[in-house]
Amino acid sequence: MAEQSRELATGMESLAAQAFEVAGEAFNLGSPKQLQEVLYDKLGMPALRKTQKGQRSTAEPVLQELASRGFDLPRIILEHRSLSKLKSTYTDSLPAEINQRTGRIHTSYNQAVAATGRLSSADPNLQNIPIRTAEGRRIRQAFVAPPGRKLVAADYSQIELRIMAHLSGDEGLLSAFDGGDDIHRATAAEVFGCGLDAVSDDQRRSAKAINFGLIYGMSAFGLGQQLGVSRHVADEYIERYFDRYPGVHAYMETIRAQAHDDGFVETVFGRRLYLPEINDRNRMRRQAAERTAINAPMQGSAADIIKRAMLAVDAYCADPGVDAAMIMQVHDELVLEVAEGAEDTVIDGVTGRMRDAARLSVELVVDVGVGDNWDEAH
DNA sequence: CGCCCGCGCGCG
DNA sequence: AAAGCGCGCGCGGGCG
Repeated sequence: MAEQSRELATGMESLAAQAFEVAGEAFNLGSPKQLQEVLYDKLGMPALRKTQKGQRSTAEPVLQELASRGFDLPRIILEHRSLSKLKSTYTDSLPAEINQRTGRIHTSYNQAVAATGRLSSADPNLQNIPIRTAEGRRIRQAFVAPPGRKLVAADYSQIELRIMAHLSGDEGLLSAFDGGDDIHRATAAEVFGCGLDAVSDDQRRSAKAINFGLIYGMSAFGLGQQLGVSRHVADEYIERYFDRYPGVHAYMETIRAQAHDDGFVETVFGRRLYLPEINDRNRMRRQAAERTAINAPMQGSAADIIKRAMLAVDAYCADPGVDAAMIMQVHDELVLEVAEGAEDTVIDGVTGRMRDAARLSVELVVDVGVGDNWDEAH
């Protein structure tokens, strides 16, 4: 970690020097205020978005857009940000969290924080360890199994979409999961009207954004932004989607109506999330509550299911014949430390219990990996 | 100096 | 006017 911190620092210095060249002056790249002055006052770039408090935003999507318009500095700032995020949040901080007695990092899981029923992890948060970039994965590689043991990571595949299929009963979605299809590819084939084999990478990417967007209650505007297409085109995607999966459309309408009538929504197991602002006079608050109403049954049911799985897996690990321990939970993933040689048996035991944690009208599928470190186990 | 807020961004 | 759900944390900046 120390070596990585130094590498990140070197990268940040080089980017600061580049910023100096472009801007004609040195400034603190981490200071939004100074960055605003350089970008919008000194270099005269258009302020594309304001923050909640009326400041000219320097958030990632804004800088992305400026970079795509040919400005150099935003790209440098974005690179600097990602390095600085990794350094301050992870490589500088995590070593200080090592417990002197155990030689390990121990997190705390909060059971009564997240409104949807998820666990949250704090002091330190081990549910946001990087994975999406190569640089970030190097941090994940620092989470290692002790000698003679392996890490096993088991995660639910597309659990929220499967719950949507279950809750909506939509024929098309159910049969896509039954057939074991790549769900984003299947969605792309439906929305773009082609065969599964004819789906392009770009179409699959769009379909993935549509699938996630639906879970979050996203609008055509938001989808368009994300995909870099017009609102009109995004609208057509959504229309096609609901045309192909009418059960999903009906479910969205039903859950909205229920939320307005009852003031709460429920998970598959009947756990409630109350929505006090669902009938608010303020439209923005009302719409935010509607998005929560759409998302909460899926996110919340997934949380219920993995908690049930954790009880079963914990009981399994308590068996004296099983040399394994459940050490982390990351929303749809369980991480175990397992004795070398016992991997195959434990993987069977754990994935079986995760699969059986709930009986939905679609199968629950669990992907699993083994390795000497957390990155390898994926 | 400690505390709090807004912003920005890491993860699912 | 706003426009995607749920978290936790580091930083800059302002305050008492």
